Amino acid sequence: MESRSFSIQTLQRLPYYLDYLRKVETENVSSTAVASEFGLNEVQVRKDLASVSLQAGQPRKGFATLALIRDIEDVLGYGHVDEAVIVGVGHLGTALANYSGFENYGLKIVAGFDKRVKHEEWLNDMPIFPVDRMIPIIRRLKIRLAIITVDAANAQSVCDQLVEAGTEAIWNFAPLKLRVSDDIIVHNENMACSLAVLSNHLRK
Amino acid sequence: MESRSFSIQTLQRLPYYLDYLRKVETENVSSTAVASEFGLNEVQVRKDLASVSLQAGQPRKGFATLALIRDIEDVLGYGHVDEAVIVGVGHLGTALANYSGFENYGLKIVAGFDKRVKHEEWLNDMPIFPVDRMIPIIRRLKIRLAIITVDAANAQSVCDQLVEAGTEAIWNFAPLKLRVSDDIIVHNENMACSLAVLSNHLRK
DNA sequence: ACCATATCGATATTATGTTATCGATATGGG
DNA sequence: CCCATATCGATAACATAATATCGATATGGT
Repeated sequence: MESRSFSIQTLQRLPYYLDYLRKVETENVSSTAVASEFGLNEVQVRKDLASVSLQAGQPRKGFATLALIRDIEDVLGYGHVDEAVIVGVGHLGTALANYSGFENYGLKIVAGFDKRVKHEEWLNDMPIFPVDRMIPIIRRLKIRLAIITVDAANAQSVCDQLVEAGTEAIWNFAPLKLRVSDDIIVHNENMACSLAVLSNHLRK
Repeated sequence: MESRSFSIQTLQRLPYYLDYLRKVETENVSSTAVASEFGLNEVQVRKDLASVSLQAGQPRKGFATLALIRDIEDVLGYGHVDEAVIVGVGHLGTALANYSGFENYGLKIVAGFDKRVKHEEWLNDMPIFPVDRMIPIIRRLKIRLAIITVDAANAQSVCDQLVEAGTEAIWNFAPLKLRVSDDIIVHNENMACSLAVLSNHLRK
């Protein structure tokens, strides 16, 4: 398998492009059009599209819309659905579990774990288990992606258990920086970080 | 007022530093210590700290912990509380509204708006108003920061109304890129973008 | 009192990401 | 049939951020 690689920034722009491409109804799409839709630089978009597209763009026409959609979906892994679990089924965990949009992104949340749960419960059609059953269940389901929505005090310990159970990627909503070995990828969705930028802006 | 400016990356690291500094009990803290706590580069941390600190660090000792805490809080605007509103009180909006942690970050959510609400309702001690009362209420309260948790279809229209009402910063959880004039700052907390990085990683 | 060293600030280097430029090419209009 | 032009790919210039290096300095240990 030829392993192309993409910058984080590019990867983060792809979902926007995909969204637009799915709406557009023309056979071809130009970098110019995409760029102006999102207020981005034309060259940047062209580089992004060229880097994911298997077939070259054509002068004066642009890229073939359908092929491009397929290529982006492929890079993002949509279509091949990943199964994930949520640890910490409080307000935020519930909100995420209920968020139906994830299936559009190739993500299916198949189970939840919560320390307050003593016996298996159900949230809509998703089972919630006690935390102490986490490791065996994740192992059995071969879960590779986990979402952490527990509080800061418990997040690191949960994270360690997830890694022990074989999880490869972690999406962390707890307000702290998780420490993991280099082969595990962690994405921190720390609200304090986002707020820092906005808050500092208002201070001026 | 001397208007120092900080890179977004630095601003996003500051909350982590702050968290650590508050826990530490020594009179001084070195960049080295902070860096090793978070697995960051020592020089990077030193540059960050030097850029926010009003007084210089001392060789062999580091920075004065308390002064540093104060300086970071100042840059982040904690202490001076900002009032914010939430538009879209669904699962996610409720989760955010209930999240008590924001007060630690100088953010107080004072009202919500939702299109399904016809007459004023209460969520704990926060009032929820119909969307059509949004503009006058935001004007009256002089709200500068708004959180958008409506669906993608309505987000741009909500955003336009917020700007019209005088909002200066927007924290957007809807999965699309909002178009605003340059003087408004938007932070997109697009789940699809975060997921893109993780998902691509698992594909390899 | 002096030396070893932790830490600092400053500067230089490297890496990454964005924007500008330019020649090539294919399409549509005169 | 040819020219004007939209778009491409490639390369170059620029911007920003991360890391490495180095001399200066103050502290603690001998």
